[in-house]
Amino acid sequence: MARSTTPRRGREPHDEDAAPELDLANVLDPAMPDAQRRIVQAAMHAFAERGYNGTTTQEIARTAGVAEGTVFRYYRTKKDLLLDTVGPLFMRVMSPIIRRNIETIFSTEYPSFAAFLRALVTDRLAFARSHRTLVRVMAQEIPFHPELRAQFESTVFDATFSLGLGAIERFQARGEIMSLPPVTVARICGSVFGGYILSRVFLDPDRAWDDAAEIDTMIDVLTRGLAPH
Amino acid sequence: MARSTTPRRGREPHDEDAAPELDLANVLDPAMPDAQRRIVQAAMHAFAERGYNGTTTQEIARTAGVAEGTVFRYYRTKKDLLLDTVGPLFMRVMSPIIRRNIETIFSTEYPSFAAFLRALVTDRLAFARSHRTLVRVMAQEIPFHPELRAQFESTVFDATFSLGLGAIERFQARGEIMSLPPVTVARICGSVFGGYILSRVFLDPDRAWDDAAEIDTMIDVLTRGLAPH
Amino acid sequence: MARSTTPRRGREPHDEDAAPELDLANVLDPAMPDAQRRIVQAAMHAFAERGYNGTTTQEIARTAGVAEGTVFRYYRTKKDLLLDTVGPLFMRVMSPIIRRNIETIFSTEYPSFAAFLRALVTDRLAFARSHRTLVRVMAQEIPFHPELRAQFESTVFDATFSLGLGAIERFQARGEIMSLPPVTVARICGSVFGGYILSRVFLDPDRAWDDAAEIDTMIDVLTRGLAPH
Amino acid sequence: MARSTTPRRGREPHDEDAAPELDLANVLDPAMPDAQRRIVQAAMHAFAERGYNGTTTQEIARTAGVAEGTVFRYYRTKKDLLLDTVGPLFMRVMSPIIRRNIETIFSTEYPSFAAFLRALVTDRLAFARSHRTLVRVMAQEIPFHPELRAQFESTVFDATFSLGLGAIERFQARGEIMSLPPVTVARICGSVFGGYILSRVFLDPDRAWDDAAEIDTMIDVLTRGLAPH
DNA sequence: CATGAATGAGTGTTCATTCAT
DNA sequence: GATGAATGAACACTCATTCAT
Repeated sequence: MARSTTPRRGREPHDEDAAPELDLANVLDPAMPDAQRRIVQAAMHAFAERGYNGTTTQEIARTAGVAEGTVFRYYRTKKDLLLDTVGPLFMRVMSPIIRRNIETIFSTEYPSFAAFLRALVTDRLAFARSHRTLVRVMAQEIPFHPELRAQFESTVFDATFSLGLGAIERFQARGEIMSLPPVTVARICGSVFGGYILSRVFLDPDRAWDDAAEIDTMIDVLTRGLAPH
Repeated sequence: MARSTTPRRGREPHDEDAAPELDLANVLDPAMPDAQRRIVQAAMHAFAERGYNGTTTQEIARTAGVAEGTVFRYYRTKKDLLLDTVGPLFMRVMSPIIRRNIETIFSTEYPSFAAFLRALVTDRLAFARSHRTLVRVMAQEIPFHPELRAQFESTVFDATFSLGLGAIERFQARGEIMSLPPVTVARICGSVFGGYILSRVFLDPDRAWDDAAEIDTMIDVLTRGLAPH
Repeated sequence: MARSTTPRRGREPHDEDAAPELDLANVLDPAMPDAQRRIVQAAMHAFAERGYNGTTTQEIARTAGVAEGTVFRYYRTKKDLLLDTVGPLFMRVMSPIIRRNIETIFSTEYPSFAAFLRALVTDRLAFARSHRTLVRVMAQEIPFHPELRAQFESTVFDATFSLGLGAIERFQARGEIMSLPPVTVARICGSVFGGYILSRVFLDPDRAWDDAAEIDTMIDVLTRGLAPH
Repeated sequence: MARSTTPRRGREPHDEDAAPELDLANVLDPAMPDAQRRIVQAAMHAFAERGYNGTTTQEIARTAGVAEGTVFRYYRTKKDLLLDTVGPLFMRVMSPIIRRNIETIFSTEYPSFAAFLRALVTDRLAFARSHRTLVRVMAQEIPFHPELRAQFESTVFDATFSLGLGAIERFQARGEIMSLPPVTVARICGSVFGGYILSRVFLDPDRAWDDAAEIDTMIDVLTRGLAPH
C-alpha cells in the first residue's frame, strides 16, 4: 500500500508506519506477553474499523488467534480493553513529542515562529501517520466515553496545548504574532494543521500528497496571517 | 429552515439554541405523523449521545413514547432509521445554503474575498448551531457507514465544495488570493472555520463566545495570510 | 397449468378444478360477503403453501385485498380462520359424496365389487382434484390441531368409512371378497387409492397420467387380490 | 433397542417401542456432546408434536436443559436445527436398510416375490417403529421445506425406490408379476405397506395389532392381485 | 362496516462474561 | 495459564390482536 512517495522536507522522527498490523506493534511494551499484544492489536484495528460497540470480543479473539476466555484474562471487561489501552498508549506515544516540544520551546536558541510551526506540524503529521489506528480509535470513541475524553485532555491537551499557549505568548512578546487571545491563535494553527492531517492521513491517504509543499504553504499563510498589522 | 442568516456583530452567548428536542423538529416534514416525528427525534438524540451501535430500539421507543413495534412500522430496520433520516435531513437542510451560496458566488456584484468568507462562516455556524444533533450524528457515524459517507459526499461535498473551488478561482483571477491550488485554499479556510465550529458548537458550547470577534479574526487572518505576496 | 389431458373413463361429477384461485370459490356459501370470501381463499392458499404457523395475518389480508382489521371482523382469531373454514368446508364438500355412496351401496341393483371400487376411486379422485387446497390444508394441519382431527374423523371417517365397512361385509356375504376383517379390506383399498391420489394430485400432478388405465389396474389388482382363494 | 431386521412371524403388539426420548438416542453419533444430543432430541420431539413453526427455541432449550444460547452454539439458526438433523439422520438410519435391500435383490438365490415383499415390509415397519419421531418430522415438514424434500428424494427415493424398480422387473421377467409399468407396481405395493405403517405406527398405535397376520394378508393380496392372469 | 396505526408479548439470535477442565 | 463450552440478559425484529376514526 503505497503511502506517500513524494520527497519530504523537514524532519520526520519516527517514520515507521510500515504494515498496518505493525503500526501498533512498536508502541506496546516489549515485555508484554505475545498473546496480550496480539489481543490489543486485534482490538484496536477492529475498533478503528467498526467502532467499539460494533466489535465483538469473539472477533477480537479470533483475529488475535486466542480463545475468547484469554481476552478476559488480560482485560476484565471489554471496556477495559478500550480504556486501558487507548489512553495509556496515547500517553506513551505522546511523551517523546511532549519532551521535544518542551525542549524546542524553552531552548534559548529556538528559532522563529515559522520554525516553531514547522516543528509542530511535522511532529504531528508523523505521529498521525505512525499511529493511524490509535488516533482513529481515540477520535471515534471520545464522543461516547467520558473517561477517554478525560484521558485525552489530561494527556494531550494539558500537556501539549498549554505548552503551545506559553510559546505563543513568547512569540507575541517578541512581536512575531499580533495581539490576539493565545487560545485563538492556537485554535487557528491547530485547525489548519489538523485539517491537513485529517485529509492527508485519514480521508484521502492514497492521493499523491506533496507534504513539503503543503506544509510550506500552511506555515506561510499562518505566519503572514498572524503577523502584526 | 432559515434560522437567522444575517451576519451578526453583537455577541450572543448561545442563547436561542432552544430545547434540544426542538433542534430537529423544524426540519422534519410537517406532514409526517406525530409518532414518526417523535421516533426520529428520539433516535437522533440517542444516536448523538451514545452512537448508533450504543442505542437500543427499546430506548428509542421509550423516549419517543411509542411501543417498540411502532418504530418498525416506520422504519423496517434500525439501520433504515439511521440511513433514511440523517442523509435526507442533511440534504433538506443543506439545500437553502447551497442555493444561497450559488447566488452569492455568481452574483456579478459579489463583494470582496473577506465578504465571501464572512457569508460562508456565518452560514455554516448558524447551520451547525441549528442542527447540532444532525451534524453530530453525521460526523460520528460516517466512519462506520459507507452509505452515509456516500450521501454526505454527494450532498455536501459535491454541491458545496466544488462551488467553493469556483469562487476561489475567481478571487485568484481578481488578484485577491495568491496563486495556490484552489483545493489547498479551500482546505485551509474550511479547516479554520471547521475548527471554530467544532470548538464553538460541540466541544465547549457553554463558554462565553464572542462570535463576531472570532469571525473577524479568522477572516482577517485568512485574507492576509492568503493575500498575494 | 396443464393438468392431465388424457381421456377419462368413468364419471367424474364435479370436474371444475379450473384455476387454482377458483378451486375454493365454488365451495363457499354464495351468500358470503365478497371480502370474507377473498379472506378465506387467501388464507387457505397461504396455509397450503406455508402452513398455518408459517402464514401471517398480514399476508392473508394483503392477498385478500383487505385491511388487516377486516380479517378479524370475520374471524375473531387466526385459529378461527382455520377451524371455522377447513372443517365446515370439508363437511359441505363431502356431503354429496356421502349421499351418493349411500345410494350406491343400498340400491338393490348395485353392481359388482369392481363397480363399487370404481365409483369410489372416481369420486375420491375428482374430489381431491377439485379441492386440492382444502385437502392439502386438512392433511397438513391435522397433526397439529386436535380439533381438526375431530372434525375430520366425524365428517369423513364416521360418515364414509363406516359406510364402506357395511358395503364390504355385503360383498363378503356375496362371496366376492374373501374372509378378512372388513377394516383390513378397507385399509388396503383405501391405501391403494390414497397412494394414487397422493401421487396423482399432490406429488407429481404435471406428469401425463392415464387415469383410466391406472384405475383399471388398481381395480383389477384389488378384486383379484381380495377374491376368495 | 433392538432395531430387528429378521422377519417376524409371531405377533408383537407394539411392545418394545421403549421410552419416546430414546427413539432418537441410538441414532445420534455417540461422539456428539451431551448437550447437543439433548438439544437434537428435544427439537425433534417438539417438531413432531407442534411442528417446526410451532416450536420455539426457548422451549427446545428448556426441554433440553440448556440455556437458549447453547442451542445456537451448535446450530447457527433454528432452520439449521431442522435441516442439519432430520436429513442426515434419515440418511444414517436408512443406509443399513439400503445396503440390505441391495444384497437381497441381487443375491442369486433371492426367493419369491412374496419373500421379497415380506423382507421389505418388515424392514419398513421396524424402521418406522424405531424412528417414529424422525419419520413424523420428515413427513410433516417436507411440504414446507424444499431442502428437506430434496434430501428425502436423494436419500430415500433414489436409493431405495429405484432399487425396487429393478427388483420388480426381475420378478416380471420370471413371470411372478404381470405385465404392468414397474412404477405402478411399486406404487401399489408401497401404498399398501405405507397405509399399514401409517395406521399401525402413527394413527392408532395403541390398538392391539397383529402384525404377522396383517403382513401375511397384505402379501397374499398383493401377490395374487399382481400375479399374471 | 372497514380501516390501518398502534400495541406489546414473544421470537430467533447475539454477545460479554464465567468457569470447569 | 489457556481454553472454549456454557450462560442468560439483552437485542432487533415480528405478529396476532385491538381500537379510534
